Amino acid sequence: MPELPEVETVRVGLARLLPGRVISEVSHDWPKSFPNVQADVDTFLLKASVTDVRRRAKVLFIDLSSKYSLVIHLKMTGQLVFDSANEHFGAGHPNQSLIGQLPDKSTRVILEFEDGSTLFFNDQRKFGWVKLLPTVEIPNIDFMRKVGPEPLLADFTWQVMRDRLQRRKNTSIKAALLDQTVIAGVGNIYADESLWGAKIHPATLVRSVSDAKIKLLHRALVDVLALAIEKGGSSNHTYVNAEGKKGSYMNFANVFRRDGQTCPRCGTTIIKLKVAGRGTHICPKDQTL
DNA sequence: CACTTGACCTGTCCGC
DNA sequence: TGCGGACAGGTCAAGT
Repeated sequence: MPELPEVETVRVGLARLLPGRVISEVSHDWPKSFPNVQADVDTFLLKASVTDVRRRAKVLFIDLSSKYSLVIHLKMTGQLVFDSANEHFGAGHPNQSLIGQLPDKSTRVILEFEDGSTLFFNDQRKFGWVKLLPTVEIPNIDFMRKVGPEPLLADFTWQVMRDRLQRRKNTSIKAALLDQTVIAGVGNIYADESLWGAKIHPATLVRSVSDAKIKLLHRALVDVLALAIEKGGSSNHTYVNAEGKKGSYMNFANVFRRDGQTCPRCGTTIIKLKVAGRGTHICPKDQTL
């Protein structure tokens, strides 16, 4: 599911909700969802309090007073939902959130806090994971050493984007955008949306994309990521924020999952194809090879 | 080395 | 309705 805007939305929510809370109990049902824990739970989780919640690309870090951090990847269907206490609204409550309905059959990890609140890690497809690492080790892990620049930071200029993309000059522009070592946080939705914005066919080889087009793509990508954060992310299926609520960016999407509908720019029917092994949505008039 | 293709899982949707 | 296959926001290990 979650790409940069969704993970950032979860981070903002958790950063407001978690700091200061003390972990009192940890449980997990699916070993791969919490692979490297074992005896470390007692030592580095229990009695530890949350000090900070950070994000890099699509990965979240929950820092603890024990000098360890929970490192979390939501992959396709992961959710982190916080339940403040014993406020069990039930399914029909008008807040339309998951709070009060958890845990359910896709709950993989539960963190309970001393004040009675709970953080649920839900993951229908079991691709996501939670790992426990010493906070100081995080900068040294493979992912952090290899991941590309954050596209919403001021130093991510169009020239930086051009130079990063050149690392994959013989592949399609879409595959390059999806490569986390090229640019951090872009996934299938925002790759399609930004390529539509710049009028670039997703299968275009990186080496044949002009500087002028890269400049347009840079603008489109930054704009679409910022808009998606403003809308609380995209909820196609399972994505919800830390309060269990859906994001509304899909109402503003131009092409993603809109095959059969018309291009907002020119009225041509949007089509779906496969590029870089992924479902890909384009306007066939605006985006040509 | 650069690049592409399965595999990891569960659930849903679509055609027969 | 039932059943098979394709597909779903992401990444790896393995293949070419």
